[in-house]
Amino acid sequence: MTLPVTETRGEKKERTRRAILDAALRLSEETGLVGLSLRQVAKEVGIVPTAFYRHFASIDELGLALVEESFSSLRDVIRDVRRGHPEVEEVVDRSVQVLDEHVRAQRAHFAFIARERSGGSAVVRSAVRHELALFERELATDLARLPMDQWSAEDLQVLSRLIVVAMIAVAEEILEAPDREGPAIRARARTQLLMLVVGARNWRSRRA
Amino acid sequence: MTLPVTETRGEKKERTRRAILDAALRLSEETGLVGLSLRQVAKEVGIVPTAFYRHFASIDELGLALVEESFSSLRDVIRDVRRGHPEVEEVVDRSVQVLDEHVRAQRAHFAFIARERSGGSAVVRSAVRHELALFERELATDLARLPMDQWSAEDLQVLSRLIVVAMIAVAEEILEAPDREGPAIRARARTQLLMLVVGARNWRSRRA
DNA sequence: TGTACATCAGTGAACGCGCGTTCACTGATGTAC
DNA sequence: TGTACATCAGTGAACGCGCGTTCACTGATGTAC
Repeated sequence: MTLPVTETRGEKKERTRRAILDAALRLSEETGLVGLSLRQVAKEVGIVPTAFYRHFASIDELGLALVEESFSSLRDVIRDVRRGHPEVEEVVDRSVQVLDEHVRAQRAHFAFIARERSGGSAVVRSAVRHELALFERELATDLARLPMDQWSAEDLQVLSRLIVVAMIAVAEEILEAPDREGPAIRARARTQLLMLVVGARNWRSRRA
Repeated sequence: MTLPVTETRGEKKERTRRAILDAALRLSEETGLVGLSLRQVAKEVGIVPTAFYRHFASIDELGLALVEESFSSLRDVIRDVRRGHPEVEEVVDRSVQVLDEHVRAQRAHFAFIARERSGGSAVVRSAVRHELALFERELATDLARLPMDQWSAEDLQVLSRLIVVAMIAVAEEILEAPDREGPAIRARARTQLLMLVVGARNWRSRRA
C-alpha cells in the first residue's frame, strides 16, 4: 500500500473510482454488464454498497465510462498501425500484428466492446454502436489515403464496415482461444484481410 | 379459443410449451436472455411460476430450445437460396433478397442469435457459437460447389467466415432500422457480398 | 502556526421487492378392466 | 358402456436471498482567518 500521508482526498477518490472501473471490467467478463450488481462491484472493491454512489449514479453510468475507455483502446490500434506508416504491401501484416498485441494487452476492453455491442442495457448498447459507427468512419477516411481514390464514399464505408466486423470477429477468437492457437488465428485473420484487399483492388475495374 | 373438448392432454401441454417459447423470445428481445426471469415468462404466458418446471428445468434449458429453433430459421436461408439454384451471376442478389425476407419474417430468431452469441449465459452462448461454427462449415461446402474448386479447404472456411459475420451484421441492421431504410441496407449488403465475391474470384491468381 | 468550520468519501441500518425453488394440493384427462 | 384408479399440468402458500435505494452518521481532509 502507498503511504496515505502523501495522498490528497482527490487522489484517494480517483483511486477508488479506478478500482470500481477495474472491478466492473473484471466481473462483467463473466456475466456481462447486465449481470453485474452494484453490490458485487462494491464488495470486490472493498467499499460499502452505498459508497458506490459517490462515484457513479448507476451501473449504466459506469458502463458509459467503460465504453469511452474501451474505445480509446480500440482507437489505439488504428493509431499504432498508422504510426508505423506501412507501405500498402505490408499494411495487412502490420494491422494483424498490432491488433493481436492490443487485444492481448487490453483483453477486457475488447471483450467489453464485443459483448456490450449486443448486450443487455439499452443505453450502453446504443453508446457502443454509436462509437462503432464513428470508428468505421474514421477507418474509411484512413482507407481513402491508400491508392483507391476513385472510390465513392459509400463504397469506402462498406469496405470499412467489412473490415470492422471481420476484425471484431478476429478479436473475439483471440479472446476466447488459448494462446497456442494464436498463430493459426493470426494466419486466418491475415487471409481475411488479404481477401478484402484483393476484392478492393479489383473493385473499380469490375464496376466500370 | 379452440374448443377444449377436442384437445388431448398432450396437445394442451404442447400449446403451453409453445406459449412459453414465444413469450421468452418476445420478452428477451428487450433484456436479453439473462435479463429474463422465470416469473416474467410465467406471467406473460398466464401460468403460475411453478408450472414452468413442467416444461423446462431452467431458463438455460429454455434457451437451448430457442437456439435450435433459431438456427432452424437460419438454415432456411441457405436452403431457400439453394432452392432457387441461381446462376453465379445472380447468387448475390438472390442471397440478399432471401436473407432480408427471412430476417423480417423471423425477426425474433435472428435477433436471438445475434444477441446471445455474446450474451450472458455461458451455456447458451457456447451453444450458439457451436451452431454458428457448424453453419459456417455448411456454407463452406456450398461455396465449394461454385466454380472455385481450386481453393483450399482453409480458404473456403475463411471466406465462409467473412460472409457469415458480414451477413450477421446486415441482419442486425435490418432488425434495428425502420422499414423505410430497407432498400439502402439491401444495397449496402449487396455491395458487401459483391466485394467478397470479387475478392474470391481474384484470389487464386493472386496467390499463384 | 493555530483554531474553527466546511466538505465529503465512506459507513451501517433499514426498507420493500422480485427472484428461484420447495412442497403439498387439485381436478381434469387417460387407462385398465 | 361404466367404474375405479393413475397420471400429471397447473395451483398457491411459503421460504430465504440478493438487489437498489433511503437516510442519518462519522471522521479525516481541506480551507478561511
